[in-house]
Amino acid sequence: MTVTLSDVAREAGVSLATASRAINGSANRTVRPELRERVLAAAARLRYSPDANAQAMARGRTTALGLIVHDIADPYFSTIASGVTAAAERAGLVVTLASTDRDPDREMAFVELMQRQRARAIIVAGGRYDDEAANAALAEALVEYRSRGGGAAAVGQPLLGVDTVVIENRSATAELARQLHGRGYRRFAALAGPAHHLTAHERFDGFRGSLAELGAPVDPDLVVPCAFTRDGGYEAMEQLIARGVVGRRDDPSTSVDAVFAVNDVMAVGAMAAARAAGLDVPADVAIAGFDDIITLRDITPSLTTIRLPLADIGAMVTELALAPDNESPRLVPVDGEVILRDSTPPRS
Amino acid sequence: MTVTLSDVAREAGVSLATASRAINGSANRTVRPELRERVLAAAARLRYSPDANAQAMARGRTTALGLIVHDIADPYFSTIASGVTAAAERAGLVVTLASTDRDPDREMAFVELMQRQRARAIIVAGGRYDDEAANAALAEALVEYRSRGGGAAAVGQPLLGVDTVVIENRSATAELARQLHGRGYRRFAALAGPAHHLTAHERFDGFRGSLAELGAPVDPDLVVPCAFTRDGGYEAMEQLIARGVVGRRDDPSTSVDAVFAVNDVMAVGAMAAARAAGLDVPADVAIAGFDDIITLRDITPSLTTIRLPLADIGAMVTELALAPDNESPRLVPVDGEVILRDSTPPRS
DNA sequence: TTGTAGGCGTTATCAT
DNA sequence: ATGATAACGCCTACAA
Repeated sequence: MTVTLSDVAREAGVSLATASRAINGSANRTVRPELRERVLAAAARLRYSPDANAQAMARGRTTALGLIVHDIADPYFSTIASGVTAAAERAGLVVTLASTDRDPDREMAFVELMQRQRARAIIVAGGRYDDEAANAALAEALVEYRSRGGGAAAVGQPLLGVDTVVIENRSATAELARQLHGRGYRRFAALAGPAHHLTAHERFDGFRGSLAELGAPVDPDLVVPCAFTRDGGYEAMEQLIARGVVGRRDDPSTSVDAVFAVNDVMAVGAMAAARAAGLDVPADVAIAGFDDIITLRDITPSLTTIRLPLADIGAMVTELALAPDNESPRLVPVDGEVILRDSTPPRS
Repeated sequence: MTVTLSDVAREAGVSLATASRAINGSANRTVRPELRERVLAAAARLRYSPDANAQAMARGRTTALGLIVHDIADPYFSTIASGVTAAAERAGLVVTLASTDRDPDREMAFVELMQRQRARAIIVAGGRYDDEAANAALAEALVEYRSRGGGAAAVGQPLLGVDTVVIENRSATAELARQLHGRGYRRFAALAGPAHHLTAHERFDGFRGSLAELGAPVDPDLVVPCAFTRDGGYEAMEQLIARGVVGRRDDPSTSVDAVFAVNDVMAVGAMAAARAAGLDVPADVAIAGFDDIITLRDITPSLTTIRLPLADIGAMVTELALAPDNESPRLVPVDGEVILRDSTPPRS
């Protein structure tokens, strides 16, 4: 049914070997132009399409690159993914995508799957949870994978024992805190995200540490754990408002002048909650986020946040994953850039 | 170096065939439990990992599903992609992703690539351009692919000759127009998107048609072509404002009371332009979009738009692509749902 | 139930 | 420069 290289060879009146050489122009390209033409013509005539699987088997290497993200619908990950696909295309590789919804079992299963596919490398994108067992298991799976010749790299925290593009959450939020302090804010509340979410934790931690140094420590009572989502931010903010710590600026019982949410969508949720409560942002309360989600750049008031070069990060992690094997995991730090906007105006 | 099934067989003291049957539990699972155990144990001991490429070759079928999107970083496509990956996982398939940036050549190249990989099916997501040649070429490539046993499906316009989840842009915007008319709007302008962008065209066309029927035809002068992006919306709106057709409500020269942008990010850009010009939305001008981008649901004023079940669409198109071959391309229409919000309040 | 052997489509090592 | 011919790792009639 399907036309094989043998068919092409026969049609061109040459041997299988010659046909192979003519078509892929292998290492020692030793095939007379004339024959070469004949083979190519035959291939075209027969609409020959090389079987990548057969090639992979014969060559002993594939052209696949595995990419694991928590949720491809999340703009954070889809932007990284776009960087990865671009870099992969440049490298002549094909990206196999898995959206695991943060399920450790599915992550493991996908690594296993990529191992079977003999993929060239695996990229794990996205912050980890504070789950020793799960991280260790995944790390081990990656060690195994690498021991069999695959490449591996991650973006987020350097917890997997592989080359990692490390997102410098702490220093970024520390700088954000300094700049907000510089704009006159002193009494902060934080929408801190889920308890075991390391990225959330790091972001808040940098923020808190910096403020402590500046002599404006965050009151632990004003740190609200919540989901890493828009609704999480909304509910956490509602709670602060219900407790009366966030309210009208002229209300003496109000004790918070700025709220830091560990990501943009939470910040937006918080804004919505504030508005729903009849508060004005930033007049009554300032709000800052993290990520600088593109589609959110036009919200009103414009949101102070931290920008990460996500597409570049995708390209970088691809380079790492594809780089020749090396000893100690390389760590490539990436800084966020503080973007001050209208949601945190200088406070007078 | 790598351990093969033969190694496992030897280790277990059985034949290659038995090892194969024990491990993949093939069709007629005829292997004594005892032996089966021994093989599995040996496999585990040796850390055997089946070679998917070899299996694919021997079995004559792969487990790959190709997905082509215009831009994976775009929430529209990443949400569809999440639906596809979920459905593919259920079907035991692996998704190979290509983000082609609307480049016909890259689309063709990817189809070709998937052909070589002997992928089970190809999904083409995203509206087409009004480019006969490019569409015809892609359609032909897909015909070729299908003639070789692959499945194919698309989402958007039914122009590729394959099963398609057809986005009913026209009827959705027609309904939007009716509802806006019902809210009292009469003088519309439209940010129509790029000239040859079929999705943009359909959306505007449904809108215009409906208004014509209602006796409130859109003045051609108030239809502004522009890029399908936030900046496109911004600039087009700037232009309307500069021309004086959009302005303060109490300004008698203002002739537009509502602006329809063919997608949400353009609508947001338009809002930004209006604000930059000192106008109030919706007091001075109402604005509506299309897509109901999740991250935009909290903008102020909340945006009237049309919601598409993108993740479901991803799942549906996967079903289509995987369905047993059939004759005439099946077309599955999907309607958008009009969501009226604050950006287009009842006009008094 | 288990084993033997041929085949899947290429590549690559040898001679020639 | 070209052509046989082993691999590559697995599946699956077919035979035993």
